[in-house]
Amino acid sequence: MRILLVEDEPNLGEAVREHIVADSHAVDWFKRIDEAEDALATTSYELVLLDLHLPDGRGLDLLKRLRGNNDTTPVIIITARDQISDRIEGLNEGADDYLVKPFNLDELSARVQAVARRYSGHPNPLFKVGQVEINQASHVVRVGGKTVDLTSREWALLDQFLRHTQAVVSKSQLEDALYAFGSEVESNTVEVYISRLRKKLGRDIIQTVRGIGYRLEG
Amino acid sequence: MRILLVEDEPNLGEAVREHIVADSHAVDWFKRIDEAEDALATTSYELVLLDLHLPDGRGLDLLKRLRGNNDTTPVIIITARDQISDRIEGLNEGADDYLVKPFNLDELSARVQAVARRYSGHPNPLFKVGQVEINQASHVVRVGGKTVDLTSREWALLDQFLRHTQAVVSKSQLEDALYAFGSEVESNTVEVYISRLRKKLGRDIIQTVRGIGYRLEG
DNA sequence: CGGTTCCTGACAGGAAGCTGAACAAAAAAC
DNA sequence: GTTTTTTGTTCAGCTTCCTGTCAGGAACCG
Repeated sequence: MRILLVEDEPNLGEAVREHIVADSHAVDWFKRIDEAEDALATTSYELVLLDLHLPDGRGLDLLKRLRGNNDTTPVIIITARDQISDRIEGLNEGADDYLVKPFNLDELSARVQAVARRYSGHPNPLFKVGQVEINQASHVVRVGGKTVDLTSREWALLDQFLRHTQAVVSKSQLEDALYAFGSEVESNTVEVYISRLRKKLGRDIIQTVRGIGYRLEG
Repeated sequence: MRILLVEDEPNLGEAVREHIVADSHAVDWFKRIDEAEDALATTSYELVLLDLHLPDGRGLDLLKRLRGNNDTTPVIIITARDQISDRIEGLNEGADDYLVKPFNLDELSARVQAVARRYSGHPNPLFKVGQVEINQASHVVRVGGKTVDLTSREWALLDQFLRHTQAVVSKSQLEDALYAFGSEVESNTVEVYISRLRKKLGRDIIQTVRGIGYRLEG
């Protein structure tokens, strides 16, 4: 999921961001309402985590404007314990849930996951090449609908390709992806893993560029 | 909504009843567990407000029996401030939310409304994999129709999987589910619990992804 | 054709994972 | 308060299969 986090406290924001990223979600974090609204205007989010007390205005106003635009993106409100009236108003304005500070990060995960489930129908950003579907965040690869397991090294290689779609990736770049910096390898390991990936994903997914490297078909 | 209120303090009960009625909900108010269970057996409620401290037993037992019967009716727990362990146990038993006495009546309204919203249109979040049925809300797992008991750790692991359906869950994520954040564990506990879950749920439900983690079949 | 680059099956060795059993700790029953 | 039962953790030996290497052959290019 792509999640918009609006929170001005650095420590809390960072903790939340890390925890959500660990759950394989993408997080954009802003500390001001105007920044958040810019982001909302240009990007499509599947969930908004909204602190109500922000330096440049009330989070509730953002929520109101959002709903006023007929935008039904799920919103979870974050409030301090003493802002009960805000919380109630938030729910009335169309928030989906709320969390009271200080909250347990697992609690947050659970709520986020609940929202994700409720609105799932549009799962994670999916990378598609022909028959092959790659979900980078959740480590799932499907070929013709069937899930394919990759070993960690195979993942490391494929991941490197996903970071450079459309570009030719050199052999040494791929080597760096396979091995921690410095560890010497004296063999054609990269070629071997390319071969193994091709066997699992299909012959045409990875193209050889002689003398330079490889490229993901797309 | 039709709401069952189980609360033995006359003043509080009356206040809650009036407030909820004012929100256009129907309330049945009982002061004893046995009365409440009679009511539950004969009437269908959409929400239960449950005080944990009652003259004829623990409210938690009512909750347990309810969930044991595979009843997923939302339950909001009402506790005194010092009964924290009860609250945690309540959430573990499948309660949906809790209120700490003394609470603001508007707060109560908000929670009631949130629960109503959350469960409208999504009656029983049932997860099914082959022979295995998992009811995340009520913590009930059935294999081939037979209810299977999981220990708390086993459930914690399984729950972590349910939060990441379709995704590969890393060992460290699972470790975080088993142990409070930070406490380092130097052993194969995760593997042991995976082993035990497989024994209870069937061999094929959890798949190993070597070097990366595990995945729920589905 | 000759030289170079790349592909891929096979294989040994070892790392990662599995699980029965033993022990410790906690909870429940008495 | 003591015993019994359940639950949680550790360990060791076993199994699985990942991984780096090599070698023979295929593809490419001048």
